[in-house]
Amino acid sequence: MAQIGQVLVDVPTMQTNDPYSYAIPAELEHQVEVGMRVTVPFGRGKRVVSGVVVGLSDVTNFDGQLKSIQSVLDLAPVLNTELQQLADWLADTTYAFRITCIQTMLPNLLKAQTERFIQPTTPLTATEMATYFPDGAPREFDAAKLDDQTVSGLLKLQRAGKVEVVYQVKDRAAAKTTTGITPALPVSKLQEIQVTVAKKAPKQADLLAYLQTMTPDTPVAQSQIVHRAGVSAAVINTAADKGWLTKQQIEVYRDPFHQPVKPTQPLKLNAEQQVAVDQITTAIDQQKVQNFLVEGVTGSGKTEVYLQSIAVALNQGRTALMLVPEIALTPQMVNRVKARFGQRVAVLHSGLSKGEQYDEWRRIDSGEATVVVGARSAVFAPVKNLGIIIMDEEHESSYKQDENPRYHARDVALWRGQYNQCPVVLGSATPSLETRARAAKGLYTRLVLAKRVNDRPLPPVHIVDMREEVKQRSEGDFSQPLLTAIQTRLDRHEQIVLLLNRRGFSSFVMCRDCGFVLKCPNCDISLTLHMDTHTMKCHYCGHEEAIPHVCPNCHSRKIRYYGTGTQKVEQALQREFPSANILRMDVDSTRRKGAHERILQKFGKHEADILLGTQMIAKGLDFPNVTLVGVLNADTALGLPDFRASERTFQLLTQVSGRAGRASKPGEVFIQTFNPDHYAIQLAQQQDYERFFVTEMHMRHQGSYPPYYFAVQLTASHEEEAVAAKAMFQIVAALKKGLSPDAIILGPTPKAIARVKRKYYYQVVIKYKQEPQLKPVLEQIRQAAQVPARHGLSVTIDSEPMNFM
DNA sequence: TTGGCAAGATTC
DNA sequence: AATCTTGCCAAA
Repeated sequence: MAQIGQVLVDVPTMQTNDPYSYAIPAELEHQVEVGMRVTVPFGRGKRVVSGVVVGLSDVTNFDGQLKSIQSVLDLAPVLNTELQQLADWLADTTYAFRITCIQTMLPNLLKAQTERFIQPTTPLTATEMATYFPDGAPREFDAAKLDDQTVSGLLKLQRAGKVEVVYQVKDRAAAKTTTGITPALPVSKLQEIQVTVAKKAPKQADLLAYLQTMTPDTPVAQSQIVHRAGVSAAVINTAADKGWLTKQQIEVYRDPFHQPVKPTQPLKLNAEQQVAVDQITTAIDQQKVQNFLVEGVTGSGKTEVYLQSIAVALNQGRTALMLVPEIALTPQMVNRVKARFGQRVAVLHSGLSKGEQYDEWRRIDSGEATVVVGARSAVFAPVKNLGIIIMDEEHESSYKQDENPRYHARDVALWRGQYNQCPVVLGSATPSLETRARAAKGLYTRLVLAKRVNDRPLPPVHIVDMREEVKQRSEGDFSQPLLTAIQTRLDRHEQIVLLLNRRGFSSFVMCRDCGFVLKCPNCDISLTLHMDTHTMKCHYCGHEEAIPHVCPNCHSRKIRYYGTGTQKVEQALQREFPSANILRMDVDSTRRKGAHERILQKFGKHEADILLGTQMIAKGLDFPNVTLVGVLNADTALGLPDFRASERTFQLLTQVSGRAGRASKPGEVFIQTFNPDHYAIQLAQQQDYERFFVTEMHMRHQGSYPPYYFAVQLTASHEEEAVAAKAMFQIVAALKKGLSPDAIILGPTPKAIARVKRKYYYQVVIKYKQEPQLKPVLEQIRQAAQVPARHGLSVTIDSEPMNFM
C-alpha cells in the first residue's frame, strides 16, 4: 500500500505547480486514489486547502517532515487516467498552472471553497467579546468584508494568542435528493391488506395495488407514485405509519429537459452525404486516427452526417462527443440530437444551473449518457471509450478560451481523438484558414458537401455601395435599395433579418463644437449609449454614468450621439416602417436567462416582421419565412488591427447570407458596405469559399502570418503605463536573446485598446516556424514574472491567440 | 528596546 | 493565495 500521496494543491502559483508529498494516514489508506480530491494542511499555520491526488508512491524526494492528508472529498476519482494525462498536456501547451487546468476540466460544483472562521481560544473580556464577537460565536473572517479597525483589532488578539483562525474546506458538490418509497411488505401481504381496505379506503387500495407492481428494493420517487397511482401524499404518509412502505432519501438527477422529444429516424442521404458517412464509418470501424474536414455549404445537411456518424460509433458500443459553439446550442439543435438518441444524450452548456451541469457530468461519468453535446468546455467531458468526436462550426473563435488556460477546443479534441484512437470530424461552411490549410496538406481528409439538400440555389447577394448612398442621401443607416426591399417583404408578409455588425463598433457621444468624446474613466475607450437604461456604459468594465446634455469640455449644448447602436437603428427603422413589428436581439435584450430562446421563438411564430440583431443572429437559425437578409455595416471589422479581420468578415457575411430563403420561398441578401471592392466582401457575395481561401492564404503568406507561421502573444498589464511598457521591453530583450534570428518579434506595442479596467496593456507577438528554444524561454519568462506579479504586474502567454485587441 | 509595517520567502 | 520571516523605520 502506498504511503505517500502526490498532491497538487489548489494554489495557482508557479512555486506550487509541482505536486507536494503528503503522508496517507492508515485510516485513509484504502480510500485515496489517483484523481481524487483531498484536503491537506498547507503552510506553517493551520491553513487547510483542497488539492488533487496526481500520484501515489512509497518514497518521496522531499527531505522534511511530511504532513498528512486530512480528508478525502470523493468516493471515486473525478479525473480518469485520460483526463489526468490531458491536464498535464494542457498545462504544458498553454503555459497555465496544472491545478488551473484541472479546475477548468471539472464541473463548477467540484471546485471546493475554503472558508476562514475566527474564534476565541481563551475567555475574552466583556468589551472584547462585545466588539469582536457580538453573536458570542465564531465569525467568518474575510478581510475584504470587514472594516480595517476590526481586522487590525482581531489580528492584534491573534498575535496575543487570544483568538485563532480555523479553516474549513467546503465541498459544494451535492446530488439532489428526494423522498423515495419502497414497499416494506411482500407482495402477498400487500394483496391481503388491499382486499381488506378495498371498500372503506379505495385510495389506500390503489396505493397498495401500485406497491405490488414495484420491483423490491428499488425505491421510486414519491412524486412519481403520487402521479402514477393517483394518490395524495397524505395517503402515502398513512401507509408509512401503518408500516406498508418505507421512506428514504434517494439521489435524483435534476432534469433540465422537461418536454419529451419526439424520436426521429435517420434521413435518406444524398450522394455526397453518403460518401462522407461511409468514410467516417470506415475510420471508426478501423479505430483509425483519421481526422476529417467536412466542408459543407449552409443547408447541405452536415448535421445529418454528424448524427449518422454518431450512430455508427454507438452501434459499436463506443461513445460520441459533439461540440458546437455556445450560441448554436439552442433548443432547436439540442432537440435534433435528443430526438435521434434520446436518453443517451447529455448536454453541457452555460445555460444550465451549476447543479444541472454537475448532474449531466455525473450521467456521463457513470456511463449512463453516451452522447455528449456541448460548448467549448464539454471537450473535457469524462466520456470513456470515445468512438467519434465532432466539432461543428469549427472556425468559431469562441472555441478558444480567452482566460487561463488559453486552450483551443479543437486542439483538445484532436488530442482526445489520438488517445481514444478515433476520428475527429471538423465541420464548417467556412473553415478556418488553419484547418483548410491542414486539409490541403493531407493532414485531414476533406469531405465536400457542395449541394444543398433541397437543391435550392443560394440566394442572390447584392452589394450596396454606401459611399454613393451617403453622397445622395445625407445620413442614415439604410440605403434606398434595402429600404425598398424591406417594404416589399412587409407587403408580402414575409420576414426580414437585419444584422448590425457590432465588432469594433458602438454608438458614442461626441461634441459637435469641440470634438470631445465621452470616455470611460477606467478604460481607454469611449462610452456606449444605452437607451434602455438612459445611461452611458463602458462595455469593458461596466462603468455607468448619466448621458450628458452639455459638453463637459466646452459647455456647448451640441453634444450628440454618433455611430450606430442596435437601439438607435431600431428607432430609425420604426420611423421608416411605423406599422412593422421589430424584435431586437443584442447583448442587452438577451442578458436574462432564456431571453435568447424566447426572442427566437417569437420570431419563429411570426410575431414580428423584422429581427434586428448583432452577430448572434447569424448562427444556425432556420426560419422558412425569412426571405430577406440585410447586413447594415459589413466592413466595420475590416479596419481592425487583427490579421483575421478579412476572414471574420467573410465568414460572417457567408453565414448570414445562408439565412435567406431556406424553404420554398426564394431569398435575397443585401450587404451595405463602404468597401465594395474588398475581396472578403466580393467573394462573400459570390459565396466562393475556395477563392477566398486562396486569396487570403496569399495575404497571410505575404504578411508571414498563420497558418504559415505559428504565433504566440505575450501581454503585460499594470496600473502604471510605464511599468507595463518596461516589463514588455525586458521580455522582448529576453526573447531576442533566447530565440533564433528567424523568429519575427512584433512589438512591443500598446494594445489596440490600451487601457481596460484601470490597467494599461502592452503586447508582443512572436511569429515563428521552428523554434526549439521557445518553450524554455517562455518558461523562463513565466518564472521571472512571478516576483513582480504581486505588485500588480501581470504577464500572460497566449499560444495561437485569436484576439489581438 | 518595542512594535508596526512593507517586502520577501515559504508552503510537502 | 495566505502565511510567516526579515529588515527597516520611528516612537518610547
